[in-house]
Amino acid sequence: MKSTIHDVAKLAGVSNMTVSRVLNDSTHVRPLTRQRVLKAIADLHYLPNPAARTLSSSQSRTIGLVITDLANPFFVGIVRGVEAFVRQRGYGVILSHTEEDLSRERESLHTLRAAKVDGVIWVPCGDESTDHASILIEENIPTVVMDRLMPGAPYFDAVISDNRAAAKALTLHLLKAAGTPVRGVFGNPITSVVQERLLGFRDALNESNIPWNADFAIYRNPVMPESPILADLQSGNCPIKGVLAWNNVAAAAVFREAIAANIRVPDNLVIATFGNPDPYQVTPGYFLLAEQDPFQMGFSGAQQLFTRIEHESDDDGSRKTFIIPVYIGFREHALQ
Amino acid sequence: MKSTIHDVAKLAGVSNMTVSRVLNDSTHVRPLTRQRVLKAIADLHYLPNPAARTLSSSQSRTIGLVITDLANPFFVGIVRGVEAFVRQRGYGVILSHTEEDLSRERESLHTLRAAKVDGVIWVPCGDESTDHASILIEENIPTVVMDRLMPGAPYFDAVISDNRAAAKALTLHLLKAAGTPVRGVFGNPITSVVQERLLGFRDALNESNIPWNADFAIYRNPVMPESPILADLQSGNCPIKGVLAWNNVAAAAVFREAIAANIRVPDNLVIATFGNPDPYQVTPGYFLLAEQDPFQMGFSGAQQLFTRIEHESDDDGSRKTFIIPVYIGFREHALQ
DNA sequence: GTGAAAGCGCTAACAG
DNA sequence: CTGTTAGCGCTTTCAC
Repeated sequence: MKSTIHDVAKLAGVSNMTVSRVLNDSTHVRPLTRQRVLKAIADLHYLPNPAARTLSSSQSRTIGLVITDLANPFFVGIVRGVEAFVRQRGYGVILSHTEEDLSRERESLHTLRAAKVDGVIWVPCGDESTDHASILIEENIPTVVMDRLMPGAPYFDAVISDNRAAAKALTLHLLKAAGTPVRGVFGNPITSVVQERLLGFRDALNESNIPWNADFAIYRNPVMPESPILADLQSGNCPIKGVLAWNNVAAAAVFREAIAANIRVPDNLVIATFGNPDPYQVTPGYFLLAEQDPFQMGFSGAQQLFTRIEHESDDDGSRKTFIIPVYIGFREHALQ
Repeated sequence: MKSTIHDVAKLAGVSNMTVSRVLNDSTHVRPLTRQRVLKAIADLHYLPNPAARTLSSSQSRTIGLVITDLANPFFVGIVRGVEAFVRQRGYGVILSHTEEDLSRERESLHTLRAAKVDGVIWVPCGDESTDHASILIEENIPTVVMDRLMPGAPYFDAVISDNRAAAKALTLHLLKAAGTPVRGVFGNPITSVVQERLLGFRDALNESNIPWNADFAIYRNPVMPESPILADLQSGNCPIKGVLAWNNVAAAAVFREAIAANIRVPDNLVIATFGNPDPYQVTPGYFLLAEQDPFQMGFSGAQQLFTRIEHESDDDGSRKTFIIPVYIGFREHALQ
């Protein structure tokens, strides 16, 4: 029932080490011996004890995935992408949920380090997450930073979207589709995503010869806005024609407000935002969308992580940043 | 940098065992000694090695969470609820994603057993999952079955919705709101959820003196329907007034089709379904909704699991099934 | 209340 | 190609 490597060895008539070699795919085993061992393994329904393996090898065949917000389907998409890649390599995923909280992030990273994860995929909380980089660096744990960049931390590979360029292109589309005035809703600018999208928004207005005005953008820190966004955006008596919402959640809030105010979307108000098609298209919406594919981002990130893990010895210190392209178009279905 | 229990012991001037006792909250340590040990732990930034702990104690301070579909926000809600409870107990969660695949489920369960998880929360793939129960039972791993029941497996605690009663009540509401005819869309009846909701649907028609007809319900196995549901439901020339969709994904599909066909929802077609308010209300929809709260289900399930884990010794073999109430009402926002 | 000794099940490092 | 010897860092068991 609960057999050990020793039981297998005895049954196969070899030593523990030979069994271990078979388990770890070492080629230094005679085919016939390997057969005998494999048969013993099958007969006993033997499964290696991961704790023992980790203790003696300091490797866990496990990676850590640090995510900020599981309630946001965008990040769940990343989780699915990572999981899909990692499982095909026979690795496990330890999921950590920080809820955008820096102290939880610190704790998560320490826990993962203690668990001897072989690598980490990390969506940092924001700029201050840089302080936590050392937790990973000290142990030389291969790491891929995801979606958000931290300032002054070029120690890690990264997978991000080209937020500035995409926000600019999206805003130009918005201007074309909606006319003026357009406004922007942004989150707390503690993440590179918000910062870059804001820059792109300004780039577009600039290129369109619309002089910048601080009123053009508002910032809403909490995920759920506490006061009406559309009203706060409105200044002067010319009704807003278009809104750039920095992410899916903000866009949803604007959409709800518009519906509540009997403003037809997109006829009388165009909402442009970033997101991805909901795989199940749970509910329809009408958005001008810069499509991100979080599943792909997660998958690519995991892929890059594994090339690091598998070639850890020949690490020359260089790091790559992968910029995932963004497709812009009208979408008649749900965003996510 | 990487200190062990021995380093702590040396620094505190005690033996390994005393440190271990402090770590495990044993009361058999003199307060003063405890102080010294705690200081040494802090000074060294000592973190216990989980692999060593697991190896020597056969306990991992970790639970397994087996989920069928991460792309469905309903199950993500469960994950969030479980995670929230478990982390406050200082435990970790190993997430397994089966994608409704029985062989992946088998594999997941074996992996969790090998990892010495202290408990499992399990959304089974369906009726045939009963075959996998032994994997957990053999090792006496406390387990809570979630959302779906397996036939002939009363070995586990369970957290489910009262699907039959809720489906009946929901259908009665639907009949009142929409009039006749109403139809039902169901999934593959390999899960208790589908079976029970179908029974509830029939109960309601029965009680309303509408003689049952096999055409009243159709079954769509894949998550995304391959052919138009509404067209397949339509029989005769009286247009359908209401649809009971067995879950959120099916409801979304029906909703999309209605919009595409210029059928106004809910004015000309009422869609009744099960779901829960999207925490971020990403996009609005108009449904007659039997509200489930997956976060609460996950949270409650974890709670029950921990009472088992903590009182494993005095297990009298009895098992509890928790039936989570369902609230029925019109919802003007997104379902999930 | 504290310590010494003996593993938990595996792999690293060396022999042969 | 295969085996032997030592641990990995903790907890268990039993002393005192």
